[in-house]
Amino acid sequence: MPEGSSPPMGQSLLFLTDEQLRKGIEAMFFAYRGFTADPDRILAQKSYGRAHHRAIHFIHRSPGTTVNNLLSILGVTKQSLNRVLRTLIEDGLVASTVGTRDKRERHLHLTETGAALERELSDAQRDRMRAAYRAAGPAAVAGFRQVLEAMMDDETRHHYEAMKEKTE
Amino acid sequence: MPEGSSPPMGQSLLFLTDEQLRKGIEAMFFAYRGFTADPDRILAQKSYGRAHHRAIHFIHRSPGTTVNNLLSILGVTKQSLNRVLRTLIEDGLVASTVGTRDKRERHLHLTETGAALERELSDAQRDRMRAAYRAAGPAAVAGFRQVLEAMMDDETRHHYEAMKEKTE
DNA sequence: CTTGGAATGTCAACAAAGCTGACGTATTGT
DNA sequence: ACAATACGTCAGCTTTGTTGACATTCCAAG
Repeated sequence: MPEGSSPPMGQSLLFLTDEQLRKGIEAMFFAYRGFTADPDRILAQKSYGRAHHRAIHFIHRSPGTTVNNLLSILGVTKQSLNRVLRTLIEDGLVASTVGTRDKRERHLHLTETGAALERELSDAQRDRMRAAYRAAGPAAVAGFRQVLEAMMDDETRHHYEAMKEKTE
Repeated sequence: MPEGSSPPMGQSLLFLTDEQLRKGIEAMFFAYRGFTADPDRILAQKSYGRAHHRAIHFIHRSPGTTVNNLLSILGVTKQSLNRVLRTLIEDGLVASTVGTRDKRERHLHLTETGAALERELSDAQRDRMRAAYRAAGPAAVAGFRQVLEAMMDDETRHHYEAMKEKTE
């Protein structure tokens, strides 16, 4: 493993060793499993998948969002999103209404049923997140968020920042 | 971060509000995309996928590991892993040798070619992780790891801890 | 020693969810 | 009038997960 910074590194750079970075990578991998585990269990019972969860989550966050906007947030193709969206609309979890200003657009909202599922899913996911936050403490949480934000692609971070500001 | 000066709840619990938890959830979602983006690009060129990356990573970490052991680390079915493993073996990236003590087992090692790909992938992933770590600083990194560890399932954390101790 | 069950790994077939490409329709804006 | 945009859909392919069936190997009870 050829690594540039070998000899006289300051103590403060210890966290940049390949070993430390590898641990971070593995932590990210294993933690993401836990992160999705609880919603996945709920979704499996209702024969939905993670893709449905993501759509529901962001429609809840941005009620009235258009298909195109959702597309760029989720980073998938419209064909892929459409399949998921179609089943959610058929099952009555999502309402799609023609735009008033621009009739080409479809505005997406959660129905009562959709909102109920959203709550069930995010409650489960928040419970785990809350437990992790509580165990780690406020300082750790601040660091957690900082590192995650620094890890995003620039374009992705743009979406994240936009969502972030929406409710504060 | 212009937040948190208003609510009437104890300052120390501010990080446990639903709003904060939701931000953490979205940060996790968006950051994971960045986390896998660079390896994904490399893998796509060679017509491999994320599953191949994971197998290669953990075979590199635990040379001589058995299929069963790899299975429990990755958390997939043996049939799913087998498909990935078969192409890696056919392509000469992984060597599978029959166990000496127990001939039912197969011991897995990376070949030279396999090790080369592993280096390419983990270099790319480490580069991004390093940039994120550097931007966030050592204290944030410690918090990042703490929260991730607290987020894991118990069984998963067991695997993580085992890997962690392996090289320190 | 034999034999039946458990463990390990392989093959086959199917499902979820991503992708590309092509095309149709309605609407907008130049 | 016409090009561009937003959306939906069909067809087909890939990756990666799943279950079910099966071969091989080991071990322990009879």
